[in-house]
Amino acid sequence: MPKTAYHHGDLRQALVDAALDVMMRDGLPDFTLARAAKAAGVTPAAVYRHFTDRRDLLAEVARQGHERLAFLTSHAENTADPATAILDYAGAFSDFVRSFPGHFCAMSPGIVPTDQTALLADAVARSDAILMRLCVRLGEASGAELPPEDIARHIQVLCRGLVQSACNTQGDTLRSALAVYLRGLGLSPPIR
Amino acid sequence: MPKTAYHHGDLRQALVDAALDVMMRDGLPDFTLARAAKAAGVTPAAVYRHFTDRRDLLAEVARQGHERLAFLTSHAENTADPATAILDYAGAFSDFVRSFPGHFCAMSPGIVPTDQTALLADAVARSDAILMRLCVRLGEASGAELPPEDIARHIQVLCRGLVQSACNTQGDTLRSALAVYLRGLGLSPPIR
DNA sequence: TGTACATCAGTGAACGCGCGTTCACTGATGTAC
DNA sequence: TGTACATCAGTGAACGCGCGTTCACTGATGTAC
Repeated sequence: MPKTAYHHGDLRQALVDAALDVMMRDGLPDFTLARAAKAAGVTPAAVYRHFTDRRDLLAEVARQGHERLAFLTSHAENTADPATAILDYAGAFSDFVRSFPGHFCAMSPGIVPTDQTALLADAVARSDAILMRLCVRLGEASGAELPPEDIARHIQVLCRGLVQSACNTQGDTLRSALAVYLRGLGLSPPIR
Repeated sequence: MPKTAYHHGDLRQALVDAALDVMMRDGLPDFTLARAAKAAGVTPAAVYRHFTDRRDLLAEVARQGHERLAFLTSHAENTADPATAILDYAGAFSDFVRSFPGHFCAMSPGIVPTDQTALLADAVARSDAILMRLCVRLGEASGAELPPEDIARHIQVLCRGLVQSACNTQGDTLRSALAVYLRGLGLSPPIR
């Protein structure tokens, strides 16, 4: 990784990382292809060697986010008790947002169309499927009053919304909200 | 209201309405002072007769939204049973978003700083206070396991998130989610 | 090991665009006589 | 009722800016001999 390299080595990934930095620092509405390029120490035109588009860059940022989220939350599937598994999912989700706020920004609905890229669509489907499987188990355990799709949407909204708005609060808001919700489904709040 | 009027009559309000139209049609990220002016049939410069700023216009749009939301949800305070009152609140919230999607856009967190204008700050405080009072009652009725601030945030997140994501779904997602949540608080789901 | 060369990653200048904002202006309005 | 005038709401041209994108270029890299 020569410091003064003319050829960068892995500019593609460096641009993704730079985009994440810009989003984290300046916020999503101020994200700009030009700023991302500058943050990577490169001319805006250089971006077009690695991405077709501004949207293509954003799609890759979002894709990596969903990939990471899927990886982090997948461990919750190993938890036997369905309610505990959901709390584990929420914990992993919180960690994800805390650790990768830029990714979280890029994954906000309405930023990149889910089908912008085949790879992105795959990643989204895979990370959505994890929550869905957990919610199917939850539905079975609770007597299936609600379709698992609804439960999944409820939990997704709580995760996105609470994690976002709880930046300035202590981090257990999401856990306690979900505990109430799970009790409402007729599931005993787990250990502790 | 002469059609060919040079002096408009109430251009200030017409600009607010035009801004709402633009937000509804083009989405918030594509909202623009120039487009709002055009939608009002007026030159961009004319906006500055009535607002100091692009942000000032947005603040007024948001203010009127909070005013409307406060008016619509305030009726829920007349409902005796606290749990039913919350469901009434959610119903009014849904109606608000359905009827005034542009207002809902402008009220999204991060668009206009709450303290952009004294009038806006007032309106926000008033509409927040309504939900808070409902949640205090809810907390008392449920044995006050959770501080009402937390309950209020949970419900606010559910309202914002579910109403937003449920545009393409049937409208009762919010109601059923809240029913589960209220049951989790130990409150019997009301009538029906 | 050393030289000649093809590749192609990144440059820098340029483009057209729409933005928010300003300014001197103009002409419809309402008021005073 | 009719005229003269001050007001000020909206015009239209202009500004500087940063954006996304393009293009001919250049020069470091890796390969072939």
